[in-house]
Amino acid sequence: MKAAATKRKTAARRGAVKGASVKGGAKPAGARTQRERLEGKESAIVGAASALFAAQGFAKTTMSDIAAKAQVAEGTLYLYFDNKSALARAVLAAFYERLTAAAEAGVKKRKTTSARLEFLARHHLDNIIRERRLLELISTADRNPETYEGSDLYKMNRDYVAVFDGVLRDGLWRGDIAEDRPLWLTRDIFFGGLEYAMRTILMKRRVNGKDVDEAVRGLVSLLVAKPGEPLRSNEDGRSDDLNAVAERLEAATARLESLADAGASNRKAR
Amino acid sequence: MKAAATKRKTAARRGAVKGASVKGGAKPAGARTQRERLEGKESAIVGAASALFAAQGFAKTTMSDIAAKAQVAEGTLYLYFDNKSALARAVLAAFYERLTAAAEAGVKKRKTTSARLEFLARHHLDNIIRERRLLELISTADRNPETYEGSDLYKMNRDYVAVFDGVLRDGLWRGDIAEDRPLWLTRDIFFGGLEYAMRTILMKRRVNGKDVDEAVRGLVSLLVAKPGEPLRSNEDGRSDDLNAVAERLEAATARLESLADAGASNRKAR
DNA sequence: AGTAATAATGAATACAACTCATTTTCACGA
DNA sequence: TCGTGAAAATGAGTTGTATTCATTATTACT
Repeated sequence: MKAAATKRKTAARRGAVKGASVKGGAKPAGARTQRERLEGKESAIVGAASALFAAQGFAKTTMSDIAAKAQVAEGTLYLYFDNKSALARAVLAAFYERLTAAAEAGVKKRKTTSARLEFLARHHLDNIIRERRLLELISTADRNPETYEGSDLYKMNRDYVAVFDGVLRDGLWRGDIAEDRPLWLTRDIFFGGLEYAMRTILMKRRVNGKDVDEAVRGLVSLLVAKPGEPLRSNEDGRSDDLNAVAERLEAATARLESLADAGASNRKAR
Repeated sequence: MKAAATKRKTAARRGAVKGASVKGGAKPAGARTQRERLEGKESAIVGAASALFAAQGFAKTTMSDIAAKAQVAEGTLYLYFDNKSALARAVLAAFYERLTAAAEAGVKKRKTTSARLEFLARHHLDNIIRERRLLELISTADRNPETYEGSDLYKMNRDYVAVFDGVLRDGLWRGDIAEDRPLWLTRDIFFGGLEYAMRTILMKRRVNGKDVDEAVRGLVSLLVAKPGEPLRSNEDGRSDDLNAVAERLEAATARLESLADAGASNRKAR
């Protein structure tokens, strides 16, 4: 009985999304155009849902709204997604995907740690302000550890965050960032700070570019400033303290070299 | 017609919560015990809702669950609260109230800025971990600026945050904290960082005191450290790490020099 | 005790997510 | 080109839950 009740939807879903082999069918199916049509329909649904969620929020958007906008029947939605929250997760995943692509491109263009972080901060803040209602989908999605890990959403989120992590690790390596806290915490401060800043900024009726600037700069300068090493270092990018040590090293080396030379010439002269 | 349709619930509500004068009634009403009974019922409802939301989350808690737990009929809930989200807001407001009382007491006991901030951070983090599901109520509550300002929830949240603001302003005044960003941003970094840290900590199956410690200390030291003036510095203002390196360099140099000297004297002796 | 107003009730309503028996479309082979 | 069986799509029906409202119970006051 249970076996018989296996959802038909999985067939449609699998076929469309994963392109897995057809279940009972005799043919592996060339299904090229078919497949494309299905994928098209899936992204039409995600697109419609995305637009509606962004405009009205999760709670006020009904499945029949989405079906109407996507030009499919209500039942069809359930062939592609298990339920409303699964659809919300797909919308979020797509959102993260867009974010990640832009983030990677922007980082590649910039060379210094603080330029990269400022870019990431501004990019993130701009986007969560613009699509603020999509953020609320995150709390809608169940964060049940069991279910969450391994989900599409988790993967996409991970990829997005990886861009930040890469920048940060590189910054640590270069010595632009203090090592006195774990990376995860810095990441949480960064994204958490931006999300809360978004709320504050939105609370002031009109979104103000000035506020965004302040938030971005303030946050980045906080993270980049290395305790004991002021943010603005001298031209060769090293702090005064480090320079002092380097100078002492060079002086010592020079002394040794002069000794060695003396020894060598002595020996040679012999 | 419209006037006639004015909700009866407002009467109960007003009477219970605000103690406003009875509408058409002849007497202002001494209603002492009556009032108390109503307030008792209201807090029973909020308490039941709070427990259920905390245990199962907003979505999975039904109004009839709440009514059963509070020992009232379902309809009664609507005499006290307009709808489910209004009830959620009341629960949140009560949560903030508890948080605020403890926060104020704890701050009063501590004298230094960083001790106060550490206390606040740990207090906040502990509580949002313990009552994590109540946090999700925040996104449930509509943040519509019009409605939100002036709401009970807004007021309670404001009072809670004021404790942090007070500590921070005092710290600025004392010079314990850099002035290079607006207060609102520091506040957002603090609370946003803690909320995200909570998520990370919960993701690791078992909540670990070590992680909480790391988060609290890391966050506070970040905020308290004044750029250019490390939190922990020795008297000449250089970091311990750097000094250690310098010392090792000098020791090495000294060893080489003594060798060189020995060589030189050897040679000389010859 | 009588009574008018308030408070409480729970059966009825409304609405939205989700299901499933039926119909339509499609890919393929004769 | 047509026939066929499987995949895909449909939308009327089911289910569950928030919210309403006509009715009943309780209260404060005379």
